[in-house]
Order: sequence, then structure tokens, then C-alpha cells
Amino acid sequence: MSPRKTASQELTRELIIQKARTQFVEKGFQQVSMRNIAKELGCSHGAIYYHFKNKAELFYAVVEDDFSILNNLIEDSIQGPEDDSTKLSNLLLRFIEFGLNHQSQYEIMFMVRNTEVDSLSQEAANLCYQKFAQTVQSLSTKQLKIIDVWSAFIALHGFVSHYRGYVDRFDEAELAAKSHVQFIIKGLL
Amino acid sequence: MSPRKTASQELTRELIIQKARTQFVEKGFQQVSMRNIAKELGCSHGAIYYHFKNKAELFYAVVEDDFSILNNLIEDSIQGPEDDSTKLSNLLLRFIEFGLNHQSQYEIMFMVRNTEVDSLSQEAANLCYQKFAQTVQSLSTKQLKIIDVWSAFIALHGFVSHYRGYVDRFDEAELAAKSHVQFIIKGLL
DNA sequence: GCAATATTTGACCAGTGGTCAATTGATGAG
DNA sequence: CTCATCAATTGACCACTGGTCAAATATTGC
Repeated sequence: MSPRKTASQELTRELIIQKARTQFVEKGFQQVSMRNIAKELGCSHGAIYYHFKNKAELFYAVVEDDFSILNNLIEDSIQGPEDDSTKLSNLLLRFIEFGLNHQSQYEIMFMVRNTEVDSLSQEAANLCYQKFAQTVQSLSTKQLKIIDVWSAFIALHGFVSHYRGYVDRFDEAELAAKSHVQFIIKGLL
Repeated sequence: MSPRKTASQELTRELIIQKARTQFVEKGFQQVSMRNIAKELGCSHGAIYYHFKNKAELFYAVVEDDFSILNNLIEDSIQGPEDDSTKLSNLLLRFIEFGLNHQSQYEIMFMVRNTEVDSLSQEAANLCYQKFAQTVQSLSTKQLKIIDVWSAFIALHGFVSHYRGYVDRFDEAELAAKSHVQFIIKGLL
């Protein structure tokens, strides 16, 4: 009840992010409230606002790491012994896999509009797309049209944003995903 | 201030839908409140709950008409003197056009999850997709794989759900849309 | 030891979706 | 025409939300 907690149980930025993440992954952005997170942390909701400007900023902090996870995932897809064509399929498939196995995060990363996170999240999303585009091009023998790569991305995004909430995990949509990836590759080449 | 309005100014289901629609188209689902609509209608928010079970049901009522607009739009695309290939492009393009010129509606029609509208909206969306699939098939000379038609739809959906909120009207994304449609057709055939 | 500073609290604000007893208009039976 | 019934409307109320901020306390540096 004291207006300042003893040092051992002080609130960390990281501690908040951590608890926010678990709540958030379970319920999604809208369903999680600051008071909810505060209760989980055993502090008042006001305290969170000392560490984060608002809800949007907190959830961008959560999602920041996920952007680098996804970026690594994209980068890593050029590694390995398979031929480029397989690598390309895998890249597209893995994007979908990420999206469907991290639905709450994907929502903020690529779907949420209108909040103040936008500027930050939008920039990270752009960078992520650039990495995607580069990688796709590097896995193709012929020079791809830049706008076709964009269409491929949009088509992937369509898959994730449709199946999100409709399936719980990637596995449940794996067949459709594989087929969709083939569809996209046909359009790409 | 009287607990029942005089007959001439009684609240109609249609009247509510109408005002809800304008608010809704301007601001989107989340930003519109029942109290807001009530204020516009010059009644208390409680009155709306006499006519509609909840917010979701009201907004499904709004969007119900939009489903038939979109259905007609799809049906109409087989009419006209153009050859089937052009008709197909037009169909895809018009879907995007609808989506971007009716963003708030599209949101509820094809994007909102988790509310109780789901059962209703989901069904209407399925029917709409079936009409789409039929029409696409009827515009193709060769027998299309059913899953490819689905991928085409998903890819369209991706375009709309990306550009939604990012552009205001279809025009601003027309070029990209045309290119995306070509991309999809490549995958389809 | 004491003043300055960093944290935390919880009351508070304006707003939300939703419920419901109470009230009043319309309506139809006698 | 009257009066009970029923349909519609109100507004207080509930539990919630994101967000702000003065006050109170723990920590820190002097």
C-alpha cells in the first residue's frame, strides 16, 4: 500500500513488458486492459503509466522483439542446402507460420491502424517488408518486378489476416497455406 | 423528456440503422458509440437497445445491405460486351474498389472476429465468397482448381485489408490494384 | 542526517456497452 | 368515452475502459 515499493520489488520496464506479453498473447490487444496487467503485476495501473506513455506504446514495446524475430526468420531462409526455389517456398510459408502462431503480435505489427503506435510500428513493418523483398529477389533467378514482390507480400498478408482468429495455430491451416504459397509463386514468376 | 415519444417522432429500426450508418462510415466501428448515435437521433441510448440487442447486431444490420450490394456487383460482372478475360479482371478490381470505398463496412463484413455478429456475418461472407467463386469459374475457359479460386479471394482480401486506413478511396490505390489483379490472374490460370 | 529525486498509489475524469424499473403514449375493448 | 393493457422511452445505474495527477513514500546523493 505504500506509494513507493521497496527496491527489491520495484517495477521494471522489462517486467511490465513480460506480463503484458503473456496477457496480450492470450487475449489480444483490445481484450487486455492496463488495469488487468497491473493486477497481474501486483501494482496499480497508474504505475504502468510512469514507465509507458500509453497502452499503444507498451504494446509496441512488446511487439518490437517480434519484429526482429520475424526479420531473423526471413534472413535465415536463404541459409541451408535446399535449392532457391524450395527456399522461396519456405520463406513464404514461414511468414504465414509466424503470422498464425503469433496472431496477437501480427495484429499490431501489420494490422492495427489509427493509434499512435502507427509511426513506430509502420516503420518497423516497412523495414520488415524491405528485408522480405530483398530476400525474395535474391532467391529468384530472373529479375522480379518490384510490384509483383509487393503483391506477393499482400497475398501472404491476406492469408494471415483471414485465418487469424479462425484457426488457433498454423498447423490447422498448413495445407491451405502450402497451396496458397504455390499460387503466389505462380504469380511471381 | 417524456418516457414515450409522440407517434410522429417514434424511433424506427430503419431510422436507427440510417443514422448509425453515416456515423459508422465516417468513423468506423470502434469509434462510434451507442450514446453517440442516440445523440444524433435525439433519443436516449437505452432506446436503441429496445430495437437492437447490442452494438454488434446493430452494425450487422447496417452491413446487411452492403452484402447484397457486393453480391450484385459480383453478379453484374458477367454482364456486358467485353470478353471473359476482361470481365474477370473487372470482377477482381471491383471487389477491391468496393472494399476500399466502403472500408468501415468491409471491416465488419470480412475482418471483425470475436463478436457475436460472427455467426451472421460469417454466413453472409461465405455466401458472398461462393458467389465470387462461381462467377470466377464461369469466366474462365479452363476448369480452375477450387483452392486456387480461394487463394485469389484471399489475395484480394489482403490488398483491401492492407490499404484500408492507409488510403481513403480506391482511386489512390488504383494502379497498385490493377497490378495486383494481374498478379492474381497469373496465379489463377 | 537531510534534502532532492524517483516511484507508486488511488482518487478522479470522461468515456464505453449494457440493464432495468419506472413512466408515459398509443390502442383496443367495453 | 374510459380505462386497462401494451409498446416505447427514459435516465439512473453497473462494471468497465484509458488516462491524469497530487500526494505520499523509498531511494539516492550530499
